[in-house]
Amino acid sequence: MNQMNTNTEAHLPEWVSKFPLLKDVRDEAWIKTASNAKEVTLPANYEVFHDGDPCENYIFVVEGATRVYKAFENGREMLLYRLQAGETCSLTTSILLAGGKYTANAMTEMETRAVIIPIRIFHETFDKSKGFRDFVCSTFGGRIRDFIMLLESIATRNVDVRLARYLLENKSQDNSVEASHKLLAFELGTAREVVSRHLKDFETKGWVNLSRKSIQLVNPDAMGMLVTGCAAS
Amino acid sequence: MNQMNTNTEAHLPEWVSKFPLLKDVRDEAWIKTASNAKEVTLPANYEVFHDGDPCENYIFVVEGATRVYKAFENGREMLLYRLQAGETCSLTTSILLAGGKYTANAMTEMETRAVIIPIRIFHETFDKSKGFRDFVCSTFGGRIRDFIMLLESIATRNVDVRLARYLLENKSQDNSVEASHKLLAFELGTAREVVSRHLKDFETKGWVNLSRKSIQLVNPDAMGMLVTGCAAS
DNA sequence: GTTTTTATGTGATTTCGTCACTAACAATAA
DNA sequence: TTATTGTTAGTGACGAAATCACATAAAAAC
Repeated sequence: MNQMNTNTEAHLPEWVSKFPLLKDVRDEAWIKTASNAKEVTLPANYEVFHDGDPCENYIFVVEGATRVYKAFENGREMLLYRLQAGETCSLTTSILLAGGKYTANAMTEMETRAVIIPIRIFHETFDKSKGFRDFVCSTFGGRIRDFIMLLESIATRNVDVRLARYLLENKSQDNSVEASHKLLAFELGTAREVVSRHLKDFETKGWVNLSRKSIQLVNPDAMGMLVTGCAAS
Repeated sequence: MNQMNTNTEAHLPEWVSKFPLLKDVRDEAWIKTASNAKEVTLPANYEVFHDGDPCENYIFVVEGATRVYKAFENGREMLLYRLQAGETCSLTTSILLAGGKYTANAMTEMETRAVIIPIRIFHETFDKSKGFRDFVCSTFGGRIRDFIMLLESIATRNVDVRLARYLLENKSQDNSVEASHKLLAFELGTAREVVSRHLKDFETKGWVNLSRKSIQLVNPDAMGMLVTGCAAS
């Protein structure tokens, strides 16, 4: 059909390398779409989309981080998931595949580089390129599992366990977590006061030292016991 | 490519008519898959799949009803969604597209007729038939929205409102709902005692009459006011 | 008719979410 | 430097909900 060499990466832009499942896709439709895709750089705290907006583009996040969250009527916000380098937005995908408007919000947490594909091109490429289609379906399908886990963490409400787990999973090399209580509450889908109280409780138990926007873990083992359910009071 | 007439429904089995988005799909791949698909009839209270099971078939529900729910460690169960005639299972789809095992349970609520397609045939047909692919993606994509709504109903916990809404939406012609408190709790993702107390409260207010496994609505208007937030004490 | 199962009622207790503050700290302007 | 303003954290009070531990009642099975 054409004489172009298909075993070189020269035809694909650099950002594709961030998406392992797409790296080896070499069909014509995908190469064309990828080559023509528009790259945008969004500043930190930029509203990418808002509840009720129509959806106009498929989004590859190349660099940075964006949070996708639902704002409830009562003012609370709940993190649905966080988009990081090498990920795509499931909510966007669902709308492109099934129609409708956005039912949540998205905001960059830092400067974020993304590649966008207009809805029409998305559909064309989805039909023509099996590689792109497999990528979209695979990344999208995995998100249902995440939603069920999120449901579970909300429904079985033991904030102390979830907080301990979060701290252990997000501690830096020096066993500290730099975050405000407000941010932690947002991450865990609970209220700021609840986080404050549990942290105070952890401090009383000698597990952490608290200071402004910083939590120093001094007994991660005890916290691990709480997480795994191995009877730590 | 072939001389077969493509404007007759004679080649498609009857059950396809339950799926509006598939009714007009006439490509060869889909006709072959649909014609060879196996139809099964499951008794009531039959466990269709269980948390941890591998996924072996795509499922069309032709007749009946099946609940898909998550069982948490603490013994509580939460309804994720209910499969009814003309629907397909999103969790199954997600596993077929993205891999993995089931992360929830499914059980028939009544005798249920279903058509199943083995995983290999599913993938073949998904690649070859645009019509089938559009159907799968469209039904699947819509479920994310449902999950977000479910999240919202759990996170903003006003069980009285949700209970009233449920009763209004599910009442029969004679304004009654035949269901146990346990079932209602399951539907609403709350605890049985909470439902009992709210129903008792509704009865005290003169909104309902309670008897075993039956709730007679005597003042649906007041309950509607509660649901819409128009200040009913 | 008795036993067993299922459905419902209720009090006590704990955890959470919300409200209404206060206090501590940081950044900036005057 | 001081004053102002905004952000972060601490805390008591209260209500809603979840859980536990029962008691009671109706239906179903024997």
